[in-house]
Amino acid sequence: MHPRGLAMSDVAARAGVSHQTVSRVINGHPNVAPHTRERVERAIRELGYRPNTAARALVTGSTRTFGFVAVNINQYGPAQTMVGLEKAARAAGYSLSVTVLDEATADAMRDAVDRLVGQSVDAVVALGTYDDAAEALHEISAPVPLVSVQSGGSAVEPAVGVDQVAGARLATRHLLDLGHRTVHHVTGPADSQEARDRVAGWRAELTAAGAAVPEVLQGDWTPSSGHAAGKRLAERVRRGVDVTAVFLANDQMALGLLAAFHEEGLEAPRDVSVVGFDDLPEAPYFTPPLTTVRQDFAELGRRGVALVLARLEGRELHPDPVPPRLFVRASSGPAPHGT
Amino acid sequence: MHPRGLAMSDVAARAGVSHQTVSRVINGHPNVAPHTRERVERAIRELGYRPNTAARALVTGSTRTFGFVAVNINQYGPAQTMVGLEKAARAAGYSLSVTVLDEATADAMRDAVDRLVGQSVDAVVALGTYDDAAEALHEISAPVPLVSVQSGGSAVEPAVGVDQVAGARLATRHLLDLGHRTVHHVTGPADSQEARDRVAGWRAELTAAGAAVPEVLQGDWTPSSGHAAGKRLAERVRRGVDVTAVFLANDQMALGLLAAFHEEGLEAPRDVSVVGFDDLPEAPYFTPPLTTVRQDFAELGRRGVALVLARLEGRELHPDPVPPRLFVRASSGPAPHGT
DNA sequence: CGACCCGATGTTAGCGCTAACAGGAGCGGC
DNA sequence: GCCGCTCCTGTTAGCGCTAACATCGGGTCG
Repeated sequence: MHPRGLAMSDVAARAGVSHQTVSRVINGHPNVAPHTRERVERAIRELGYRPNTAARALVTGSTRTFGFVAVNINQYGPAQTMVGLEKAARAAGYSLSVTVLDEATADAMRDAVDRLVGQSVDAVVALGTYDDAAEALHEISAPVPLVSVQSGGSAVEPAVGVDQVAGARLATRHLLDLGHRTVHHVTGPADSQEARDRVAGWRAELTAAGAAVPEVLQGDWTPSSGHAAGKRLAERVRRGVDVTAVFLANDQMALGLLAAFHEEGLEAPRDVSVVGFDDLPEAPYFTPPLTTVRQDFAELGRRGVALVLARLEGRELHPDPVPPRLFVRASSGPAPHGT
Repeated sequence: MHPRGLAMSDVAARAGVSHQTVSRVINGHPNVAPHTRERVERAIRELGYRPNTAARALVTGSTRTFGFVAVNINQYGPAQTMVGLEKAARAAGYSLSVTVLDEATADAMRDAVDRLVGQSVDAVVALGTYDDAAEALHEISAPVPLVSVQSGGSAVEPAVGVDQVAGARLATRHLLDLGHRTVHHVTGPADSQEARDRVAGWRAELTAAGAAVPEVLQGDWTPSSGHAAGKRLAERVRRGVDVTAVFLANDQMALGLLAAFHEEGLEAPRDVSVVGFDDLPEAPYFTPPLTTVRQDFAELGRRGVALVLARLEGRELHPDPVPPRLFVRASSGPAPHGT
């Protein structure tokens, strides 16, 4: 198709040295005379030479590429995680090969990892939020390091994540501090470790405060499920149940819930306080602006890459979970007086 | 680190043939006796052999990888486009190496393409929404095909995109059909071709209908800029200007605008009808549910990959733009009677 | 029945690079 | 003044694979 690009020998010829000297210059080896190095560098520049990665990978056994696998990469969290990883990887001289899972099953995960390994990536980073997929990760014996990101605490393989439990506690405590007697919770899909961790944090905080632990409402991350949960909660309110505060496992569901409340004539924070999780860029513009918990995805990416690099060097590394932060906005306020 | 994996010769030894025969089986060449083929396949399975991509790339000159460059990949559109491309590429036996631009400048674009080319990708797909970046694409003489996606009509290099003009006309016509005398518009960043195409479509439809073309309000895709535009429009309404319908260049800004209207006591569609662009998963749960234009990103990905493959084979191909669709929800309604 | 052909397989030569070793020039020490 | 050391550079041998050519056996055809 194209004239097979330049080779090292072309540069060598131009600089009047052997191709090995060119290789030494490129790889920054010591013991090259400054004068020679300069000549070689000039030849490289003049020719616009670029080393062939395939040849280099063949001999070194490293492609300097990480694979990244995720489900729902179009959602805010996963997308941000990918961006964070890409930046961190780039900074470390690696690139990211991305694969999207069509469904969060063990088979799909195995396939994806397989494909990446087939591409000879140096390591695989998987977003291990879903049980099936995470389980597959444990079984897979890839010939390369396999680390998981955001898979919750109980991971068998090396992992980093944002501290979901702490985040949920932050949200719950905030509502309790406002004087609410208890806090209701809308969770994510049952097979999501992240969702379960948020439930755990919420429950722990309620228990620690001696508050009642209401029944959890099931959601699935979608605004539509939040809407359904909102309808159910509104019904409880109508029946006189003490519902003054809701914490939802993500912002999208919070949006759905706010819409449902609005339809039912309930307003936040007047009637019910609402807190989400993620801090979508849209959250400050919800009606009302949403109080929520933000995760630091850039930091997550950095720690993920640090973990991979450690594994690559055979070092053990047990990174701390990334701490989340609460952003208080108008959707949460003091408990209504009459309660 | 790991025992250097299996090589073709190991399989060959086990199957009792030459490594070349193994190669033939793997690459599906004809002229291999069925019996031999089967024995080789068994050996491959038993050993769990996987061909070394680097070696293959070295000799064939193809890595079977596309590079993808984008700014704002964390936004809905770009993320969806990436997902669409990845699926289509995967279906064609290619993988995607992703790079995120920190800023939409020509330099950043050049760097990114350079890095990808340095990785020996077979082709580069760039999200060419921003002028600077798109301009860089024209100048870059990459040694591989370079196609752009979503870069508007005027592209010099091969490109596919959703028909932004048609989408904007759809939205505008919808509002005119509802009886609005004219439609106001909040645009995206000035250096975005997509944004300008939407302006063009809006203007064309107004002109065709003989409606007045109001001054465009400047936005930058963010909810915050939509909020600001909402404030400005509310002010106009207060001054008695005829503002009964607004079309915004994306849903995020529409959200901001709805929030601002709400603060000002204006409600959609009672006072003003609002239409967005993108159809975020959240859009049906805005208050009120948002009428908007949806782009088919899966189709965009497919056509993008088809375009790349065509270039790779030296074929010319001028794919049609992908048609968008209007989704009518509660945020748009008939013009108020009193006007 | 010998020339020919074709399908199935093996052999050889590189793809462009790095690692390991070889060699040669310069220099200090005794 | 010769040994041995340190730099610098060149030579050689693969990494694992595919393409091109060589080979060989068996069938076809005149």
